Amino acid sequence: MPQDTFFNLPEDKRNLIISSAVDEFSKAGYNTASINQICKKSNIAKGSFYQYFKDKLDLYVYIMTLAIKEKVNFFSTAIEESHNLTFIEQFRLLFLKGIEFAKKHPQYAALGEQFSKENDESAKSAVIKEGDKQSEVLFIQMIENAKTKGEIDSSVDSLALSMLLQSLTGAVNKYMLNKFGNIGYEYNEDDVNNFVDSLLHILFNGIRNNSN
Amino acid sequence: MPQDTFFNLPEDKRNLIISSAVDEFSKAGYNTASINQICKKSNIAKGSFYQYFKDKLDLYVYIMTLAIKEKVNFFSTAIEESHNLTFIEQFRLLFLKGIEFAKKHPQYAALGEQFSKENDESAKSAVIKEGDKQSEVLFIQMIENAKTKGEIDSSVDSLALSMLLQSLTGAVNKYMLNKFGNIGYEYNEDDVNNFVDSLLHILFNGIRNNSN
DNA sequence: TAGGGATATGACCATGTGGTCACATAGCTT
DNA sequence: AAGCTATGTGACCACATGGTCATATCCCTA
Repeated sequence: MPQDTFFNLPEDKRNLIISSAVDEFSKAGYNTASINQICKKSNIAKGSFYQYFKDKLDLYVYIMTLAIKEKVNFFSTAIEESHNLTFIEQFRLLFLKGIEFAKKHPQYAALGEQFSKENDESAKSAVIKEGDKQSEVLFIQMIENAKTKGEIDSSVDSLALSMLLQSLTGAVNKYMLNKFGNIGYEYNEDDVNNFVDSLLHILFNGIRNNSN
Repeated sequence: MPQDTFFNLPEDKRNLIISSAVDEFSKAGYNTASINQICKKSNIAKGSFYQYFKDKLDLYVYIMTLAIKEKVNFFSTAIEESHNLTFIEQFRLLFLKGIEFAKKHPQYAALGEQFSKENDESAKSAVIKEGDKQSEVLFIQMIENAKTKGEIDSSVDSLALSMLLQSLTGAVNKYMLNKFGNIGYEYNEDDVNNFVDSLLHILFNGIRNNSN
């Protein structure tokens, strides 16, 4: 957690530091990211930085926490409504929300992408500590739920499907990030919808040709 | 490419250097990996290293080339036979071969995993240069082929499916790597087969419950 | 045994890192 | 205006990095 001095800062300055850090950590990964660069970007002295944050790790965990909060907040409304939906609608919603998030907060999305690549174990575990594995549990629950409702064939292996869904959302996020990245590219809403529907179609109907 | 001096080295020494480098690059990523550490591991002086290799990049590209060769060689026989197989058999073969490779050459598999995370653009592009995108093209060809044979429903979006397959193989590799890692854990053959079959079952039949 | 080309070596260089600390400055209180 | 506390600052530290180079060592030929 940052020191009080950091929170006493005028909002502008605080935000500049935050966005500089987000920028750096979304491009470089924990070890390679540089405190010096963050200081330069946000026009503060090295000494000042260490009056705001205990550590490089302190900063990193704080930044990741902000990103996670933002994402949770973004999804919370969607999750609330989703109880009434069918599995396919639920999953479609998650997909589209994910894409929307990546477009609305490309920096945070890039940060998440970078985190998924992180090699530094101490940085990784410091961030995880709590609130991870959410997506895995979420998927398993959704799947079991849909099975009891009879929406999903009971012969489907829940664990395998959960893993498939996870890897798929990860891949889609990555794909979208590459496409829109940091630039404010205006994507074709229809294209995205069609692509998502193609994936869902495969997932639900399988790829086997049943006509012969 | 390494200098002649490197290839003039006695085989033992050469192999030690190679394995030290593989070890380092499979744990750390291009920027974080350390030449000093590689020298220490392989008991050579820094100066000697730079008599064998022009650069850090020179080493990296050479090591990656070795790994790629090994993998291509490993898959080549499988690919040859696969023309006579159905799509599901082809894909099953690729899956199992991938798992087998990860188990037989965990270091190389880890190297590949690390490469897929690589942030350094120059290192990435130096390695790619040729022979990449193979898997994507391979998948698309397999899919189109299976469509004309009537094995796959023509309403399936080839690009979406290709992406799905790619992310899936990536996820499985990652999963297997985490499970067996560097230790020679003897996995249960049946477990692996069952898991792969579960994934393929989902892929081919879809998850929709057709019984009502 | 003398000489010479190839190879081995580690001190050294410039640069960058995360982190510290003595000091300067600002702003509030008496 | 004096004093005091909270904040700002950049030179500095020890360390690690990729890369160089003068020198020492080896081994083969004459």
